[in-house]
Amino acid sequence: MDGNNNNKTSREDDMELRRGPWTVEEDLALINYIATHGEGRWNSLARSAGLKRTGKSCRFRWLNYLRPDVRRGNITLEEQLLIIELHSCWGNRQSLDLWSKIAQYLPGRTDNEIKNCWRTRVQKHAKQLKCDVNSKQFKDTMRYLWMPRLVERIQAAAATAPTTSGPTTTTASAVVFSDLDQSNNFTHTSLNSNFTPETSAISSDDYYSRQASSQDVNLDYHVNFQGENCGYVFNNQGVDYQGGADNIEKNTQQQWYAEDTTDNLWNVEDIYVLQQQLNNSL
DNA sequence: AACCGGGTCAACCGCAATACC
DNA sequence: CGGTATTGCGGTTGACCCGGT
Repeated sequence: MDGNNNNKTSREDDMELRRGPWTVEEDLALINYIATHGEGRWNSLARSAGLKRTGKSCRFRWLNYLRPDVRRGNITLEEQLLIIELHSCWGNRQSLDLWSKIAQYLPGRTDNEIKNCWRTRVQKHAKQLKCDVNSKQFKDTMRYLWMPRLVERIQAAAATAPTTSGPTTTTASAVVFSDLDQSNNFTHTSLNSNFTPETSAISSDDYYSRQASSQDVNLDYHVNFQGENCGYVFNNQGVDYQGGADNIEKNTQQQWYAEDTTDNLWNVEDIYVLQQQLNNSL
């Protein structure tokens, strides 16, 4: 994978740089160096830590994987809903920092993770529906069909979830309360998180236990978008959806949330009906 | 058991903005 | 003020995994 690197900068010429997946040793070296010296100045940090990596690579590895407050594990339905909502608000404008901006509202999630989620899951549905992900039709489909369904799934999951859900190793509590002005800008936002970052040097044992934890996270969101026809209040007890779209047929599907996946929001019949609707509207 | 195709996600790349000298 | 280094972003790639055949 590494080796013939013809694009090396002059700064990188004196050292054979590693590429590809990080090893445990590299991770530990980076973690321990940052614990001692702090982050920033990534190129010099990489050299000082003895890592044969670019500064960019070190920065990416730290911010997206090793940072103590990075959450691992599947994107939850609540998070998916929030991503879709925020993307529907911001995705149509020339926002240079769309993903990082959305990431600010999902504590512990990185822009890269959210971007991946969007591309793999949301764009997949656009493909299924044979419409452009930026089209009004698809956006309407998301808003009036997908999001209410997500809300129902969250409700269903909350209703069937056991009262005690196993050990919780990480606790996140976020409150997002936002109003949209006429330019779709958030006019009021508050966000907090009670992650407790670790900054001390760690051993390899700590390293592995850290990788194994951080799955079971409780989120508590309050999202209220005024001026548009949607609003949510959801937490780990359940969800209230206050959608304004009267044409949503919320009660016609009994099966779509029965599967314990986050993706299969509609079946073959759904897709056929949606395609018909989209074609008729063109 | 082997192969294949699709999905996922960590990692890299190019570029623009910003900081620094 | 201009050149260089650094940072941070979105887009893209490719390795890996998993289910189906």
